[in-house]
Amino acid sequence: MASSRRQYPFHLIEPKWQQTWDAQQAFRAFNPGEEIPASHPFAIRHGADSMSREKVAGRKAPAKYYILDMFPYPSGTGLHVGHPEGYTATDILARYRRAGGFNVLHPMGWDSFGLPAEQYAVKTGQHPRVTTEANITNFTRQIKSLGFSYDWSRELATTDVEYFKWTQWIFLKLYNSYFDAEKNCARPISELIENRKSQIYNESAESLRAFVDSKRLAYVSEAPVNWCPELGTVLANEEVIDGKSEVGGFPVIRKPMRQWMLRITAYAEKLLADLDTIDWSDSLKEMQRNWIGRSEGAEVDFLVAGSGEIIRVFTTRPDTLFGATYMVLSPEHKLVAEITAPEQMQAVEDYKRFAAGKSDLERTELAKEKTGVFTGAYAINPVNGEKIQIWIADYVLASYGTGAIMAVPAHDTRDFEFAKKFNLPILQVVQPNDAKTDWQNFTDDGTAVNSGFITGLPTPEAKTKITLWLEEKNLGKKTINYKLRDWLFSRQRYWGEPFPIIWKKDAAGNLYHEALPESALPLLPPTLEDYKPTPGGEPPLARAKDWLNLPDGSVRETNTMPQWAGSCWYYLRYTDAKNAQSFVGKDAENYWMASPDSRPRTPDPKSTPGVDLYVGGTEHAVLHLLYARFWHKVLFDLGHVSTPEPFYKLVNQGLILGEDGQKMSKSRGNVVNPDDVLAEYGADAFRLYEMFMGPLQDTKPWNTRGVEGVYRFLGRVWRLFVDEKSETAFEQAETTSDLGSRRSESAEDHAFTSAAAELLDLILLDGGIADMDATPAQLKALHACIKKVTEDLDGLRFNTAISAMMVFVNEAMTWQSKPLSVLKPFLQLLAPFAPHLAEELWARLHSTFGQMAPSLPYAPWPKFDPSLLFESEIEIPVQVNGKFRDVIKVAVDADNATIEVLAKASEKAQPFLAGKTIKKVIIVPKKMVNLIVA
RNA sequence: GCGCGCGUGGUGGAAUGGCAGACACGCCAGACUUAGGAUCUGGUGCCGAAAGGCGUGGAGGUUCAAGUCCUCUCGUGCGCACCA
Repeated sequence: MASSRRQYPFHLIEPKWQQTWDAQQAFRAFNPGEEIPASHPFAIRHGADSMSREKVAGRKAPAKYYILDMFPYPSGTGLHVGHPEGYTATDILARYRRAGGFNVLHPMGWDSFGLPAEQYAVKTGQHPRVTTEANITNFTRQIKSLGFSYDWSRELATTDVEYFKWTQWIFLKLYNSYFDAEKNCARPISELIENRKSQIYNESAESLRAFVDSKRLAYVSEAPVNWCPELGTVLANEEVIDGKSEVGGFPVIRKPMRQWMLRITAYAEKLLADLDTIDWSDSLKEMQRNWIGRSEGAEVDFLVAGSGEIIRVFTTRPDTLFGATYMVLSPEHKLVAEITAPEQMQAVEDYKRFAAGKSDLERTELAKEKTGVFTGAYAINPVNGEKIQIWIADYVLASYGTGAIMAVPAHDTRDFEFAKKFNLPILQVVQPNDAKTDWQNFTDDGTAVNSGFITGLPTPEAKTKITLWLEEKNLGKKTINYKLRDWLFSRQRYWGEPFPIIWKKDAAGNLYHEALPESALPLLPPTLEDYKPTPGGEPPLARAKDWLNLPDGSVRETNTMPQWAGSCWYYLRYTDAKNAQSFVGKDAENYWMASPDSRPRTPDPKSTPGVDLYVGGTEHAVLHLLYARFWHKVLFDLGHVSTPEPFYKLVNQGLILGEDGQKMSKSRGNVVNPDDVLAEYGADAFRLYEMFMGPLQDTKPWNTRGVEGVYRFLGRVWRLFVDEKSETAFEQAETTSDLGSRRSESAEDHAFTSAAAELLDLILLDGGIADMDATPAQLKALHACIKKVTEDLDGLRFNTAISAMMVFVNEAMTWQSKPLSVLKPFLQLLAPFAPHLAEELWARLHSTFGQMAPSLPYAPWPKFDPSLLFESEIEIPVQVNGKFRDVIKVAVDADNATIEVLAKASEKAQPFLAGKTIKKVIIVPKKMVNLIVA
């Protein structure tokens, strides 16, 4: 507890205003067609009918501003100081936009499916829902105590039945769609079936099903997956870091399993191209581009000598084809067994076992040393008919390209290392343009040599020419490859959305899947006693036999969806959170996601609005943000949403480190708990400090001393407004009550707040405050502050905006008389940052002067008047030979001749001018003057 | 290895190519005070008594003028990593 005196009674002020905002639903956002209570401050500013359908359709309704935080996973440990950093930034902007006349959508919710609650359930048997709800309650209390202006009427949790019903519904859309390569978009599966039926007459049901199932955006695959024994589930590639699980750091092994996949690769090109239309940081876009990993090249067919087999390779350097001196297949390549010579069979089998036994981690760690064996088979190089050896090696990945390569050791580092180790021939086919550079292991562009018909061509032309040649001879073709893999979408867990899928057997006894109808949604998970996987290794859902087995003999899918599913579309649900008929209403979605406003959009002025600003951590750079974009694009193709991109502008808030400059962690003991900071300094100081620390995007260390600094600033604001003597009286009265020692536990603590209000009434305004004309100096201080704060808010420069307010207050503290007309706009500037204190002083200011206080959050944002900042006389620096020497005062409109005369006469410049000739004078009007002497 | 970002006082950080260090922390001195870990006033990049000199990781360059632009280099953080 604070041992020093409070700077101001934030402990009474903050609960009071939080309760007021709650009571009047001050931050509720209104949808098109929604009736607005006449007493609501939004109605008072914009009119009760301002959101009528007619006005929205006619673009007469207030412009929308959708500002979103990445919703948190409600963990058992509660909020840490990193969470509120982004939340504070978005709250300040939400309040600023509200004051600017926008209809602001600023919601909050919970990404509440997830592993920790399930692991707790496995240990204790407590249903994850119970754990989750308790955690949500705690998070809600913490978030509300910070005074954020969320529209809580739109709160959602991904674990809500009414929410995941629609997550399942979207899954059905994916299941029942395919990607039409010609139209370059997703289409309903029914169209595919129609086409197929018109082309193939009398196809068997089994054959048609197999065809259709192979085209769905959600499909079943039998491929090897990342299995984590410790977590008892498979993981997506993105969730595996260096061969270990991202969560927990447990070993991950490759294991073939039947899994649900989402065909995100179909969208690789769109996901890549549309990055250019959105305003994200370059580094983030780059991460997504890297992840998608587009590379242009060619596929080339090599004939296996003495057999009819063809090995297809992918290369980005077809121009080096003449230098291909051997080939490598991945150990898993399907032709390995067929082509291997009898005498090499044993060695190849041994190597395959060796490679398969390696975990992903070992593969990465052992990457330094190349391994492989000769198959005994030869291929024919299609350009020159050379016979070259075929090897297998695990430096060639089965999962990329065709799983086979042509090796050009002269111009590829990996092939070079391999050839060196195994004494394979190295043939130069590219000449570096710089003659001094060694051609061995030269991988850049140069000029083709020893390359038949492309010899002499620069690399780019050589590529084009040889690719055309290959296409003519039907030996290969231009190809684009992506690193991006399809999204592994199933998990062997309990606490996730069940798949609305059942399994049946056809006449031949083969299993096939079928989707439940939409009317069967939501599909609830069964109640379990035990949340562990079954002894047979089946997912926990398989334990519920009566849920699992249906009367007609079919069986439910026992996998559940990954945590990412719920976060793929929550931003859409917020626009119409209570809709029971649809995942989101058309009008609401269209208004919040697609209605344009006048603010400039930087990458592309015509880019779609989407969420206007999305703030969250970098940890979601490739996972959530790529998945959500993918779902959004599918929904867009199918006509369910209005824009191709979900998030127009995205900002990653920087990490907050502990006071020791290390990442905060329990083990280091450097975790700062917001509850403690709030108890000692209040929410406003906490918010202000989080923003004052430095630029939002930067990583920066926490420093409690710094909190004290902004806390003192708020204390100065308080003392700028209140009468000191009355404050003493207030403090004495407070000591005799019990309110000094306790803090309101919740915004519903009415007894506390009404007693607090009574106490606060003892505080009077400073006698210097009056309804009087402001002096020019006062107006100038105010308008300089308005200008700076407004511009900085537009540029998300919260730290410098706060510093501008400090400058203003430091000056205002010296004023004897304080005009209302200056203090009120200042409070408006302060309000987004420190809303509780601003509200309290705003109310007091108006009541003291017998005025009705307009709602502060909806009071129009002050405009700065440039004429008030006009200076008739300015100081400009005088330089001699570029070095600063003196300052001269000149009229703002002084001509160059006058400036030159004054500069030459300036006192401190004299010693540097004495005895020298002035050769040149450079004058930048209103900026500086530079005297060049010999 | 590749890609991206960042290097400014004791600290967090400010600076459309034009007076480097706004604002804040810390520190020093003073005022008020029974007291100060409250508040207020002044000071505070480094060297120097001063005049002045030197200063934005380092080295070059462009410019009348560079923390800012260019080249190289070192350090650091993040991301990717046998992706053919």
